[in-house]
Amino acid sequence: MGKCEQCIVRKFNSLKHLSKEELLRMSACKTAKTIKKGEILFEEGEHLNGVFCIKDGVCKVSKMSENGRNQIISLVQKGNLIGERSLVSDEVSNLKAVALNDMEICFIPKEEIIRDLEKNNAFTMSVLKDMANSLKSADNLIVDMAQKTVKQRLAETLLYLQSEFKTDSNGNIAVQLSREDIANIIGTATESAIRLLSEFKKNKIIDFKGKEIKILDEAGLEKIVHGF
Amino acid sequence: MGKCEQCIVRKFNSLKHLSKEELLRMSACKTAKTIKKGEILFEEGEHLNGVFCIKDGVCKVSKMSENGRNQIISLVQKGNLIGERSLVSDEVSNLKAVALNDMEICFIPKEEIIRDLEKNNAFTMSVLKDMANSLKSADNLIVDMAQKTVKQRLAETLLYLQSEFKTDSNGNIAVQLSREDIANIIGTATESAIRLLSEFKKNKIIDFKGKEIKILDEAGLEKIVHGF
DNA sequence: TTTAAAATATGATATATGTCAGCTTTTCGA
DNA sequence: TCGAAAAGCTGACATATATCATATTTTAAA
Repeated sequence: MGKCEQCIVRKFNSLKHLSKEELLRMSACKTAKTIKKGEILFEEGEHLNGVFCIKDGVCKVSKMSENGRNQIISLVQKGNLIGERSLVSDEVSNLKAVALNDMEICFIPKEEIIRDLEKNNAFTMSVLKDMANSLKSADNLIVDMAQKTVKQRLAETLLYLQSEFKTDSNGNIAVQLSREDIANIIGTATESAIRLLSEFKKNKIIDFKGKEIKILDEAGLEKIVHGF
Repeated sequence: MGKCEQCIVRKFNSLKHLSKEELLRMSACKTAKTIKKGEILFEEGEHLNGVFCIKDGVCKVSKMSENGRNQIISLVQKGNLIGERSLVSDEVSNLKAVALNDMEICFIPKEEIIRDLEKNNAFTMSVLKDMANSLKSADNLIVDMAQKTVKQRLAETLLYLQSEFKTDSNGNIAVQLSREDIANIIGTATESAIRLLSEFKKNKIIDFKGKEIKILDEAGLEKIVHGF
């Protein structure tokens, strides 16, 4: 089993603040897992007994609305921790996480994290900062959802996806989402997302073949985001 | 000037975890202020040099969207702290706060809070828990904004306002909001909010005279929230 | 490879909501 | 107390988006 103290992924999240000693203890109690595309990391209402440290892959984090539609709240990729919120507030998860592609993750039991949070203030402060950033993003998303049109949100989402996941060797956005996933990110009907994607393609703002999407006119997308 | 260690308000927020000694130091450096209805606590883009502890009154916390409309993210009332997020992540505020009625607040300088966060782990953990709760609420709001109709959101907001602010001696919701504020909470045009309020009134679900709103049929509102 | 199921695409239509315009009522400062 | 400004209200209309129906393409399983 890999050792946390040698794991490069840790450098990218709050775990970087743990001491050598804490990392050794974590190594001893963590569980490494492979999660296949489409598999569930955790469900809404499930009690999380720890946090996940994502070594590779991407998952979508979503919540079911009462009308039966799924809203994707965020995409979380390698280097990040997931599950701290439920753990900190000691509640069942309000969100569901599903792998978008094959993932490598480490599961760190709750007791270990709580122990570190209580002993290591730098670690706690780092988690606090992460959460403050998440909260800021969430506030922005609330405003977008409430005030922007579906077209603006789609344009914004495409730009976000490219900046977050970069492009592959062909210039396509390096994450594969179904049309339904895209619709669930921007909070619209799948048909509406498809229609707007087609419109963007027709207007030479993007190009796509199946799930491979390429941004042709970044400035054009920016314009749409800002309402022109 | 009042003393923090004798202040009842402190019992309701994270400051309750501070030691006697920390409270004495805080007393010495805090500033008590009166903020009149309509006055601004802080602006979007402003650098906050501390946090506000609300002794009395309510403020609306909002963010301007690019299309020029204001979205109210939350209402914060007595007993709560405000401004921790910007302080923790050491950024300018992404939100604006305006007094909805006359307020009594204490301003606690940044250095003092940071010092306590770094020294007092129980305090940090408490702020972390608060932020985790805010994040959960924000997630729920994202889903509501993306997936619920304006009518559902209005019904939900009315129920929320009553549960958060209770009722006065006449049974009216004990917070006064303009129609525009209500519209800015649910993320719709003022006219739409007015129209739906009238509809609810016509259907005997609520009653109102000006800004005094009374819920007549709570179950009816619940039904609307859930999509019936 | 074949076939069924899922995903994608597009048109027609309904509807919720925004926008604009005009009017009335309330609020508030001089 | 008066008068202007703001807030509240309502109608007419425009439009973005959802919904439903159906066709086509892709994917995955047998």
